[in-house]
Amino acid sequence: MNQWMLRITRYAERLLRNLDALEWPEKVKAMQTNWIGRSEGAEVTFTALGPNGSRHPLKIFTTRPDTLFGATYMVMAPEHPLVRELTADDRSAEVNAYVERVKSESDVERAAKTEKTGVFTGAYAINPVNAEKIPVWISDYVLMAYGTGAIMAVPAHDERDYEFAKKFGLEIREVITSEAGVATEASVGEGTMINSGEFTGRPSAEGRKGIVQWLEQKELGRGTVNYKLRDWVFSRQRYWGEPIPIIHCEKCGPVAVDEKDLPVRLPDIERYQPTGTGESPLATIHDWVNVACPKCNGPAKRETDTMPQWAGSSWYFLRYASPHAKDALLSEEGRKWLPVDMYVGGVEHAILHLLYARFFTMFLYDIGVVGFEEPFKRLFNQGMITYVGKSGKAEKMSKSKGNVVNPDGLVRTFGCDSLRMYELFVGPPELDAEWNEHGIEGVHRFLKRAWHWVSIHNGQWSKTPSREMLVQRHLLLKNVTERLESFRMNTIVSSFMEFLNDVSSMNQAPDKETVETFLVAIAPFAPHFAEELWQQAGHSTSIFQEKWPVWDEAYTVFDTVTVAVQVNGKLRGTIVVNANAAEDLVFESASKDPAIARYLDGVQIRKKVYVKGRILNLVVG
RNA sequence: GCGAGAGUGGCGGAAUUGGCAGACGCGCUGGACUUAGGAUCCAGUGGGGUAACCCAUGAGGGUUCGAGUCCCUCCUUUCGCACCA
Repeated sequence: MNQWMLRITRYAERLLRNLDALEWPEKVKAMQTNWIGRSEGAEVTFTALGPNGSRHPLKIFTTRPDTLFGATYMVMAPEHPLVRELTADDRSAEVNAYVERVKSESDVERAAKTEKTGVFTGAYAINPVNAEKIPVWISDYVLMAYGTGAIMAVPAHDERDYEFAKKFGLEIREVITSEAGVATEASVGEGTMINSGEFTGRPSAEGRKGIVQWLEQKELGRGTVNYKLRDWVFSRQRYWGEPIPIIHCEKCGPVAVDEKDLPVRLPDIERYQPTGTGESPLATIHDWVNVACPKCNGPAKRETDTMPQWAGSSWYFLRYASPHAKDALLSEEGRKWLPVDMYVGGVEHAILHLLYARFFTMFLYDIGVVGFEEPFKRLFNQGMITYVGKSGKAEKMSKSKGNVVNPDGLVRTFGCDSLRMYELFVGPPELDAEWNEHGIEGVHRFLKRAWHWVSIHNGQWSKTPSREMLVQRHLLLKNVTERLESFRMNTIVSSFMEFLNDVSSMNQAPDKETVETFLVAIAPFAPHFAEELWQQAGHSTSIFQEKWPVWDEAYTVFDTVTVAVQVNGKLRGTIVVNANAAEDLVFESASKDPAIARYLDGVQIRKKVYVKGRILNLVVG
């Protein structure tokens, strides 16, 4: 089956390199790095000898060219195209049987195998560095999809080769020195090269480069970089997906649909189930499939494969910024909003969606459609709410697990503002949390008390608020704003509670601005609550039209501070001093405090450490 | 095996990033108001001790005047990758 693929591997290096500058969770960066799987090494050409004396170049990839002299056999993937040609007649029955067996196994079965298997092909290959003849085996521990699908096996310095060699009695030749040697297991670290011809005596890291140079001079190999990332199969044999805009012409072959005819739309059809023949359901819609070739106008057929679901999700966010642009993907106005400043989503998208979206954006950058390579500057992964279901342990909520909690009851009892704030209050948003509704009453009580506080002062505002009232207002706003920026939602809820505790214990009427600042600040967290009280305060426009208020630092720094006083690192008391007081004054004040003074009696003060406004530590002895 | 997190009261979690551990809330205890309390309000609440004090952030070391925070060695746990040569 012919399928369309996107050459994402072309972007492997950039997709990897750009990760550094992104403000993303390390975990996600690590997952993408791992998925791209860059490894530096060399491609080396061995010469395989066929049964009738034929010679075939057999390329391998290795990250350890410095161990080339330790290669004692080679292994090809069972699917390797040379297997047939290299297999000796007397080995073919066994080889074919092995190939068939591997073919019948699923990837999962193949990966789950614990013990190495393989068969000898009967063929030999010549090691280019020492002209030695070594046996060629096939085994499923070599994957056709990675590197060249064949390896040189260096059992002394590779764990997998070691296991294989032990099992099949193949030679293990040590070529890098190590403390432990290779008697019981492979030694995979660096060392000094031995048994390595002219390279003997060189440190392995350096010899690695030397051997690559040597191979390049002799045209037997070259330094190269390999990636685990593979090209992206972009075809689906389904109805629901964007049709791939290609027309197959008998004469011209595959021809791209003219830009003026884009996008190709799905035809309206009655049956969109899979055909069962492996062909797309679109293939049976003759009116749609049969078209004229854009090049020669001759009879031609549309491509009937469609794009995967990933396609749209790879660029939708660009379109969100300019949904009405007719002639361009992105309007001038839309450009102002992009790239996305903060992208919030589950960690399940760490690799596929986020890698594909980066790839699309990078491509669009290259063809000049967007002005940035990276779509999402910041990424935030929220945690999951888990709950104990049938399995008896906390799991992600899902219908199939039968552990879904319906919020309707809570909304009815406490209101959706309480529920919303409680969900934020449960814990840091990036962590998983086990659902438990015992705490919602606390949030509900807070909202009721806040409602009461605002209501009883409605219209009775103080015209001359006390400084402490203003301090509370500015402190609240500072806390909420800063914690919002750093996504510490649970502590924002605490800030509101602390504010209310403080202002209500003052027994003073607040000023109008303090109340309104409180309402505007809480509006994103308890929208109905805030809007209702806002209207009651006499506003005819929505609270959501308001600007986010600003705070004045003058009210969030204090003239006097409480300084903790330690003696030998142990807290012995606190004193209140002027925030700018010099160390001498603070010490003087501390030594007058009876709770502290008793520890200073009759001892010598060796050292004083004063951290301004925070702590005074006296070292005595 | 490799990689990234997490471990703090009875519970969820704070801690200005090296400076008063336990903010805020739940729960619990006592009290007030009440015919009543699964409402509301007030007070208390890490452990030990009559007390002065002592002990305490998974365990053990270290650095420092000072460590939940930094370093080393472990333990437990969650997630991701896993024959990638």
